[in-house]
Amino acid sequence: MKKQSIADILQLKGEKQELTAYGWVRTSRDSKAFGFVEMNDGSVMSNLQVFVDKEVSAFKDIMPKLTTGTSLRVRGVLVESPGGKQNVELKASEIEILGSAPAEDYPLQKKRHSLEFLREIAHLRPRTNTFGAVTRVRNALSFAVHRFFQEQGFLYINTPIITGSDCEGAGEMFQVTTLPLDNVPKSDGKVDYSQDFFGKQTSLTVSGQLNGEIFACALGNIYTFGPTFRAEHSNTSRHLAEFWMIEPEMAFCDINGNMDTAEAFLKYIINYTLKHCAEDMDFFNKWVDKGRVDMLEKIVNSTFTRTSYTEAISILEKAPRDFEYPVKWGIDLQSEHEKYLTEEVFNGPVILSDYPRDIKAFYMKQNDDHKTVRAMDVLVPRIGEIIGGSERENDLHKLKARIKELGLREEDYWWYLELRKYGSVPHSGFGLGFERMVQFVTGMQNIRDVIPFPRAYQSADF
RNA sequence: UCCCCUGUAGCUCAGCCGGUAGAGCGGGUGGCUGUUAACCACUAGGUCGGCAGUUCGAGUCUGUCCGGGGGAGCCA
Repeated sequence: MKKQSIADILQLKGEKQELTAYGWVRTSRDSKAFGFVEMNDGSVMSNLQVFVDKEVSAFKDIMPKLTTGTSLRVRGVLVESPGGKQNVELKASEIEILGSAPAEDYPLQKKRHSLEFLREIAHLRPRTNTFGAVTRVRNALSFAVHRFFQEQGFLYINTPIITGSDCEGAGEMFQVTTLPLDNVPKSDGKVDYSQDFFGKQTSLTVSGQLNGEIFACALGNIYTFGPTFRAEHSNTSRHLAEFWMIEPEMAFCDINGNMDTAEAFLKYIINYTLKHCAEDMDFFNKWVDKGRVDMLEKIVNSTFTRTSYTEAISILEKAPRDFEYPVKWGIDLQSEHEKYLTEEVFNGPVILSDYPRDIKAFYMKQNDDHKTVRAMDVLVPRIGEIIGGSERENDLHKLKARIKELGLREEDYWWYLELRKYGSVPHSGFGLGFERMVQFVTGMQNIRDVIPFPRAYQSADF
């Protein structure tokens, strides 16, 4: 017989069927002649209430041992529950303790803990309601990402984690080396990377985009979904040194198609999660951020506002309030500006496009005005920028000129340039930080609480 | 990297003008015949983050180091 999860069991009506449940004690209450144990196995937010009365053999001995955290196998009959808070309960006939959890020092109590405290016990925090819900929502979002792209005919490709190109330019990189750090081989005073594992200097990837373009320019529509590493000394609730990023890349697609995909994509994965994680989402709505579900539903049913960077600047200049960073055309938008636009002006997601070329990456397609590039950012309330993307420069000469202008070395980009030399096509793509998406959906304030094992500056425990 | 806040019992926190510590929860013990943030009674827990200084006397004031949080920058 297949082992039934608590999710399965709670679906059953109380038809007096005999079954066996497995899980960990969340809380127990007892009196002289009976006790209640609530157990959870992570399959759903809800606990299964187990009723233990004195008929159960060794009731007196076992009841005090059923402390929070104890793992159990309970055999019994599933019956309708007389109590008001659950439909069914398991009337135990046999309880086996699989692993005890001494109450004197088990860190998780049947009370709310601060997220900061839970971060210190990351090996136990998955056993809490909050992290169970985060984990299930993260899983649903992850599956929805694949499902959206698969339904749209995108191919999932794996771009390298170790990269030999130092031309990604999206942030500080972690170096990968097997050279002995206490005695680095040198030649002419410089590190001799020819003796390193790959025979050259290598790092962990900061983006799969450039590699993704290779496959888009052969197979049409592709996406990546993999780990990304940035060695920035960022210390915020929105940054990690190791995070997961989704990067679709589409051939024969301009910036408008790019925006269409980004908008449809966000709506799809939000909608999927609302539908498949209703109980978890209720939990976030109630305990983490009231109104979050309404806001998400509104987004699913809305049309994202689209406007240009130039227009956004003009709105900000007219704003009836002062910003810490003064607004003028040409500046990069600050968090405060993005939040003002999305939270106060448009009250929902907004897609800005056509940014000044000087504040954007070299590979973005240059507009005819010679001032702007076809970049687009999707801004959402609370988070700010959640998606950044662009139509890529597909004109070989313009791209070369831009590389030169920025003082980059053409030879570093030889293969990237050849995509434009041979059969170049208009193409576009964007990047979505997966953890920021999980934050946005759950309302969790700190990014370190939406990834199982956060890696950040000066922090890599567990 | 910069700015601000913070560190007191296992957890969450209070502690006023400087006079060597308190609550709730959790734990332990006992009680309770349908509980569900269970309830009632009793009880045990503390080099007040570390180091130095001011002072007759420091949880409280000063310096410094370490940890945590928030914001900024960088970005996803």
